[in-house]
Amino acid sequence: MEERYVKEITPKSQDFSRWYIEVIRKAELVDYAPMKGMMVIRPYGYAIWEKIKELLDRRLKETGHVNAYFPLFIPESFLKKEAEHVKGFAPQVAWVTHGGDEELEERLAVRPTSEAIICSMYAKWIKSWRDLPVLINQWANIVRWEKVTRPFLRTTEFLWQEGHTAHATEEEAEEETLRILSIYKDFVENDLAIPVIAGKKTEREKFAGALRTYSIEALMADGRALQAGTSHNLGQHFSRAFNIRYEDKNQNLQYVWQTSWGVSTRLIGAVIMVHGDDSGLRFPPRIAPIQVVIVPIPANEWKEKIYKKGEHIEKELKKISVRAHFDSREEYTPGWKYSDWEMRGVPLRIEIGPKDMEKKQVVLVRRDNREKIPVSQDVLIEKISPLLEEIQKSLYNQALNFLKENTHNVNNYEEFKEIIENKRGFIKTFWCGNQDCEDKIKDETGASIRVISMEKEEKSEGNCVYCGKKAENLVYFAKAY
RNA sequence: CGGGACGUAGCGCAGCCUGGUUAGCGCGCCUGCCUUGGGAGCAGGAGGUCGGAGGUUCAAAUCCUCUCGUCCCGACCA
Repeated sequence: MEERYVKEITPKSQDFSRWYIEVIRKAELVDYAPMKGMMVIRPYGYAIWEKIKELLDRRLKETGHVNAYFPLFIPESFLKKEAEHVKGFAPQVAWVTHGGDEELEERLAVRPTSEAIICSMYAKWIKSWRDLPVLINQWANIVRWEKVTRPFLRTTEFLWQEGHTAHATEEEAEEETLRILSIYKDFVENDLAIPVIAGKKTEREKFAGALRTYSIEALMADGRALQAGTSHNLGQHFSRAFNIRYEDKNQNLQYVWQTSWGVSTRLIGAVIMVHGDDSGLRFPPRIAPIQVVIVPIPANEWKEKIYKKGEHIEKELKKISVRAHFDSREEYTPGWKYSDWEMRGVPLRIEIGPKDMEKKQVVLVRRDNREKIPVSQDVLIEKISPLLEEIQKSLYNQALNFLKENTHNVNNYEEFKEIIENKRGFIKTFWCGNQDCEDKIKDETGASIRVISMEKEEKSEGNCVYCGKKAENLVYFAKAY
């Protein structure tokens, strides 16, 4: 039995929801704002978002996307132009009705997503085939009036990125949709160390106004799935509604083919729920706000030397772009600091005490497995980066094993119900494609189809887990956040 | 939005059922001394309009009504 060092939080294994709430507040990632469903992202939490932005933005720019910024408000008439879209979002829209004391002639929606306002601009900007493709992304805030909220996972206001592209052909739009899906998958798996299942959404689950929606789905430690990113092929639904046309090489007017796609601050919730343990957070090194914390263990005659050494190590690590922090606080004992930084998820700790000074070494302690590694001070700096990469991989592998262990191949409904009830996780099975079966399974078990698999399976045909009819869709079911 | 639970110091709670001086406790916080290899010790100190608004009463943290917020379980959504 592993000794439990951090005693301030409810163990994750004991009460997952409570653990989540306690850890995000004690680690100072967020605090509740005085309005329902709203949160303050505190500096330590916002640092994660900044890393996510930096790493994903780089990938988007590498693939030709550029950033822009569109207005927060959307005139009601614009929002109403695409019928399915407005129907999907109407219940969640916050409205501005007054400017000062004066009532507005037309209500303004606080954007629940920006298709409407962006498409209205694209209609002005796009005239010729030479203008295409348009590959614009924006980092923005969004408001959706939610009934049930949880910090990071579902809040009334949240931060995200939303890409909106326009293309000459349907093929190009589909290519873009899938390219983004693979960028998301690559980013989430490599930088956030979270393995995901990528696939297509069913009609029931797709984005309001999309032709097709794809998503990546991650499995949380409590066995529920979390949609971690979505990419939509909008077809010509919006270009027809907003009249976005270009003249092609043959001088024919054509409607553009569009995509939109996004990931949000919800990803932070995923990182917490996938990697966290009984002692608190465990951040993957690539996004950890602090990657290495240096804790001195002062003893009277050594104190000055130890502090100097600690500061020196911090400086050297920063030189090689390691996010290092020397914890010079004198009011806390080393043991207290260990627990504190473990709760806050710092991937690697360096301890320096009198015994280490005598041996000209330090002790490294990994957050992922708590392994203690004595290292000579001479070679310390060069050891750090490879070790951080190893921790990154180790966290990914732990999450991957969990995903594998909790993905159940099932082909009868009784077993399906039993697993959803007791074990949760993903259920991989066949579905006939009929929405009745999908609805009934949802009603009876609470599980929904997260995605239709895109893997090239040998066995591409089976029987629907619900009705038993011939089925071609291999799908992943789960209870979802 | 339905069902349940809860709101008392920064955090965790007791007090409420059965109304009655100055509302307690642990941790944290501040000052000083002393300590520091897994959440140290001693001494002193600060901190509360009991979520908010009404009402009942001579008197309300306590009883009643409304309201705001949080958590859990469902239905809806990133």
